[in-house]
Amino acid sequence: MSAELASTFSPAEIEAPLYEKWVAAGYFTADAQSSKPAFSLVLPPPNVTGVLHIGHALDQTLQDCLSRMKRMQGFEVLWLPGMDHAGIATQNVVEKQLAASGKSRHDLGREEFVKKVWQWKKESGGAILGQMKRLGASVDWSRERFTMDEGMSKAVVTIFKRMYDADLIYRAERIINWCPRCLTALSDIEVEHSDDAGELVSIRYGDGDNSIVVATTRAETMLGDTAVAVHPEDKRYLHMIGTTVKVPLIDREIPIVADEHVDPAFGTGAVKVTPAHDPNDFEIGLRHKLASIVILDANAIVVNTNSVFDGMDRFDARKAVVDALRAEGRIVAEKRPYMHAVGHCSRCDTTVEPRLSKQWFVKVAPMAKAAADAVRSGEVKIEPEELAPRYFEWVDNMHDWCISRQLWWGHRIPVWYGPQGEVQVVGPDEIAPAGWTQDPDVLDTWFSSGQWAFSTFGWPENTADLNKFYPTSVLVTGYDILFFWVVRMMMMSTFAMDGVAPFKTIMLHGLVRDQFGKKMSKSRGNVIDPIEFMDKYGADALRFTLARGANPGTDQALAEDWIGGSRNFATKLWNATRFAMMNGATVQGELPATDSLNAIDKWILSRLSETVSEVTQLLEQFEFSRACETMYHFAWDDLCDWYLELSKEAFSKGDAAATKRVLGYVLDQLFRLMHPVMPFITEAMWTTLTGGQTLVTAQWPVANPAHVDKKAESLVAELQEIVTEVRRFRNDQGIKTSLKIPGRFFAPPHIAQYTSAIAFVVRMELGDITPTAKCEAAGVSVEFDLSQSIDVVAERARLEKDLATAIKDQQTAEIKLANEGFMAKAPENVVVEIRERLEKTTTDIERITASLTALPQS
RNA sequence: GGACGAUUGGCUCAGCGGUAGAGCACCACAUUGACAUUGUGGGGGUCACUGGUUCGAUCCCAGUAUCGUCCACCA
Repeated sequence: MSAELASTFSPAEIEAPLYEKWVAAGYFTADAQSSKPAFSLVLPPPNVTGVLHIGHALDQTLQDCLSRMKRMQGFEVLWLPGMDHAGIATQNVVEKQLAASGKSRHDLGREEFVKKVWQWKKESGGAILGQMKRLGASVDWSRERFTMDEGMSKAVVTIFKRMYDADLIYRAERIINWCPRCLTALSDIEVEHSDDAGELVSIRYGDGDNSIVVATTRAETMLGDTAVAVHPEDKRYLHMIGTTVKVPLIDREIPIVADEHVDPAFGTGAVKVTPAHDPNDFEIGLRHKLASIVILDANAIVVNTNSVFDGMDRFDARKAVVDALRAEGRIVAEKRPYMHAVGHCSRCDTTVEPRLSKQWFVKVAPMAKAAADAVRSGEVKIEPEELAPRYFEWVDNMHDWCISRQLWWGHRIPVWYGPQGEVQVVGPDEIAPAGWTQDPDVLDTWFSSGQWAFSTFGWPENTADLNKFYPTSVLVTGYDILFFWVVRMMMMSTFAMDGVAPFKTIMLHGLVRDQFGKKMSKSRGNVIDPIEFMDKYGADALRFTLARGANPGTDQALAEDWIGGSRNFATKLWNATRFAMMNGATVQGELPATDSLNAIDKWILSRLSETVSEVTQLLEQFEFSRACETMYHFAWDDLCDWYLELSKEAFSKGDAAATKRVLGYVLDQLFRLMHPVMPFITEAMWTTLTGGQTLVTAQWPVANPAHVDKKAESLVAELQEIVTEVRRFRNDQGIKTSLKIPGRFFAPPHIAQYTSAIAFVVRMELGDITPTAKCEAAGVSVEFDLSQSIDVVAERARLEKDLATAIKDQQTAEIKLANEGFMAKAPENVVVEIRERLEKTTTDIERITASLTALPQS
């Protein structure tokens, strides 16, 4: 044995050099040597705020686990680096910097602002590159094509033109969600609804018989009212339909119209109509050809009303309008607080203002249908499938998608306008006519992000990568991003790639929460910084903790203690491996034929085989949590607690050639199996144990069904029972762990040959003795010669407790067997099992009773 | 208002039509032969509630309650 492991386990010393080695060798990028079918994974966009968000750490963890396993299985794996997309978060960071010095992007101008954002991005490097920098790796992202200024722009322009030509993109004047702080349009999904305490004010329009009461939460918009609507069959108002009524304060005559939209049961059954400032009212306005009067500007300041309210902020105006109405005695009722859903900007939380404006839209119906069909037909599978209804609910009811943003950081809309108002989309290889001007707006970030699944492969060129890796096998991401990103990718991809969906499987994991299951938030102070914990406990510990907590589709709690536990596990593995190697564990030579092995060796091979097939299957099904549990218990319980313990006697005698080889084999296979979830430590241990070049490209273990040996398993179960019983006896008797006590076994032959191994584990000195105490388990009686008399009281108490348990178990079994219905209908194997249980409990009761009577009187 | 999910030991969560599981926490003992980032032993749950199906329900069905998440243009 040439190399050996350090006596203490130090994650930092192992991880940093390995990280650099792997990156240099390209194990984080492409490995296209194999002719096997492609299995590729795509990465989500890095979180460009510069802080590695824990959600993304989970994405990366699970994707890396899968891709490592697949590569070891011989699949071709392409790891695509994070996309440098036009995220609004990036822009926000720079805007915040400006705000700190009292400026806005408008003070800077478009060109300077974009320059500043670029500068920031280059400095921060984004999350993934930042992480690599920290680890000292120099990275050459040869496959990074998806940048703002290069391939991505070409793809964006190309698809815009194709969609425009296919009548899927249009420009229209509509009510859109407008953020008065960001000064841009927002898509529906960028609006977050929350219940706010507002007010519901009932206002009387008109006078005397010719009056009608309307209720509103937005009194200020009455300045732009152009109608009052009632339900066409509402008897209370039938006589008023077609007449006019006067809007208070501004004295405008407006018609009373009948519209199905109005709910007669709500409020007074009459609703004021402000087509320019409410989406419903806009629709009503269209139906009844009403005028749209804009009374709020981009900053949500009241304008053009020729009233005292001009120049007021919308909220101030609301108050002032209500006060003025109250002064005129027109307020019929006021309800405050009135809880109702209000839209907020997802960037800055400002209350969104519905605004009439000219924007670019995607006609989503055909694309959304294709995206839905791909899942309905089974071409794409959503894991876990409980989340599929959410997907359908969304794609089946999607409104047209507003894609223009009045921002500067992003892909500029490739549309140019001529002097006479002509409109032309300028494709990637075209040039706009002289004198024309480009649309000042940029595209929604998800418009470009939606192209991730094909643009990254060089689309629109027909590249080799595109042919090979489209569609990809699995998309791993959090369910929170299903609508933002996944749906857009499904739509854009099916359109661009002739109806072929971008992935075979969409695997959605949950979000990481704090140890009490609460959402992490800065204000709550429960945010976990993965980098900090990687430094403290090692990347393996963090990764294993995340993988272990990842149940499909459900959130996971994460606490520092959990990570510490994983670190302890890594330490345990390290020490066990060190111990194994000190005792000569080896991978040299043929694995001995199972016939020649003792039952303990047979048993660990059997358990290994079962573990390998179980873990492989679980990982294939994205059951990370259960896969990790299985590995954990095999490694810690089976291997460390039992196999190594039961083999110690053989090692101490120096006669354990077969066991050394078996142990070497088991560790070799276990390291391969665990490599995806604990890559660094397994790599270090595996290369030291085997002398192999690197575990990254080693073969994935294959279960050996011939190793499964149920006889050996039940024998070892008996040995475990005996060991546990003796330990318990020692414990109850207060015998020091370090004290070797003389004793002997009375065991059937199949167990007798292992009594020396047991004796070593439980610290017994085997010999011919005069027994003063005994205990029994698994049909074996163990006698001891204790110099001092035993603690009869403790022993009696324990035996009585065991007796009670056995009697209770016996009764349950008897009741079942006496039940005619059970005997008639229960399956055979269940009946046999209960019979066996009855037998066992019966002998247990006899044995324990005998022991009890044999005890001296206390 | 819709959709989905959850309710299992102190905490976070698995599981399953056939005697309730894990990790952490807790109690006791022990520095022993790789490991105190340890070992050994132990305590602790009428599986939210009410009905139903079944020989048998924590598991399947129905209802109730509480909680969570997402979606939603009711003024």
